[in-house]
Amino acid sequence: MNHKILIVEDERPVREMIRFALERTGFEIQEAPDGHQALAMATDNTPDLILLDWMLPDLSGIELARRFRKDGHTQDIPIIMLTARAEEDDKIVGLDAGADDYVTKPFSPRELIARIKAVIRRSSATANGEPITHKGLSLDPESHRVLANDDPVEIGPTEFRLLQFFMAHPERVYSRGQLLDRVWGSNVYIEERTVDVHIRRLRKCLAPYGYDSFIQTVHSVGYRFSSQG
Amino acid sequence: MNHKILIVEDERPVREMIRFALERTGFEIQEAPDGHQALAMATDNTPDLILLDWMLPDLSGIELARRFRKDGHTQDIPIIMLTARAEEDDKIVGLDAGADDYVTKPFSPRELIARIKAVIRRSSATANGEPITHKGLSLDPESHRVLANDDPVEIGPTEFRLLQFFMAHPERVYSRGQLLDRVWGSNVYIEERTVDVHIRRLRKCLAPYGYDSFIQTVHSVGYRFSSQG
DNA sequence: CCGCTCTGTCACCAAACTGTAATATATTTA
DNA sequence: TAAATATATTACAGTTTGGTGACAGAGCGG
Repeated sequence: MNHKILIVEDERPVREMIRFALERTGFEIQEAPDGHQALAMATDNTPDLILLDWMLPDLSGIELARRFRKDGHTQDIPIIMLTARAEEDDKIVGLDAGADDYVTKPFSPRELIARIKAVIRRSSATANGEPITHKGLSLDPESHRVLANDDPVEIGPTEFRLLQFFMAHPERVYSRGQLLDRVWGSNVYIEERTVDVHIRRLRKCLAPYGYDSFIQTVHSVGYRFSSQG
Repeated sequence: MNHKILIVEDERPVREMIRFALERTGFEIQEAPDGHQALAMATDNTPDLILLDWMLPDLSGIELARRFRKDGHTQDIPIIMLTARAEEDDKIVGLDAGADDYVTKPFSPRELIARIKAVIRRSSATANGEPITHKGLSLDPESHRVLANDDPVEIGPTEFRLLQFFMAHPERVYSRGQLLDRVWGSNVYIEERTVDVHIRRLRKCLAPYGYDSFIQTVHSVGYRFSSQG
């Protein structure tokens, strides 16, 4: 175990509280009081996860998240946003900026730790090339294959990557722009509507097995993979 | 049993931790803190498996893996890469260099041991000259022969080696570059498309028995041996 | 030296994949 | 309900990728 977590939070008491809770759980902690120090620390000594406050003195948490996502070094580090506001809109913006989860203050240490563990589990699983399975639908990066109840699914390269991304980040909405960044790569110029077409193609591959219902549209926001109806 | 494992890792505590875990499981351990000692040890007292850290003081893990693959003595020793980075890209480069598996730090001893056993199981079959069989198709390294439901299959030398590699590593995609490294040997400069031609020849040999369907194309990725449809 | 097999390349064709635009449907909003 | 927005679906043309047969050189054994 022993994962490194970077806490980016300007209020010292909150920071210390979190540090205390996390160190007790066996995490290794780095702290940064503002965005610039956070950027420096993250590139210097790569953490396994970043806890990011929404409101910072210099950069906003969103802006900072965007920067982490742009840099190759920090691109794949999972980010959890901390925020006082509980509004849906903010949540959407936050997720759009590339956060993996979102915790609203005040939160219990127990909840925070649970979410951290969940996010780390997800991200380290994908990195290891482990097959990801959700309710009978499974994707194996190693053999580059998708199985629906053990039947091989015919699927093209882009659809494969799309599904892989979705299955690694289930139950989360992604905007089209977000998907283009994460699945296609961040410096491509592609029409956002193109995502729709690939979603369509992905659904078509999964439809014979009924798994197309896992790829869900969230109107005016984007798409989500969910194994819950 | 009692396999010899060479640990190549510069940080002493990590090395000792691994040694402790593996010796408890009944493996015999050799340690090397850097690339050059590793090369010397491996040629001196051939191990059955190499655990290779990604970051080493002198050579990079990738470079070292390449060298092992080049040397006739160490060419067929399975390699497991250890790495702190969780990025997909790194994984691809690592496998390209000829690693058989890939474990990201931090890992549990249990996981490491499981992977070691899996890799050894796969490779010791071929090393022992045991025939490998998949659903009626069997390859015997000893007699240098391929049997399809007990009928001898006409097959050329390169196609034999290709099939041998595939059958020893089933259900896993390999890029053309990886196949060139692992089947042809890593210091040849050969056109990647040449692999296609040999795949074609291999399929042609197997076609009369219907086994050509085991050699599968994964579009824009490479090829895979699979006994599943 | 000749005929044989094996190899790596190439050129050409077929198939698969991709992004876009046009059209049809659905959803929201005024 | 109609207009305005957003998404679904289809068709298509360009591009990339894979399949295949032919061929020339290398190596070998007779």
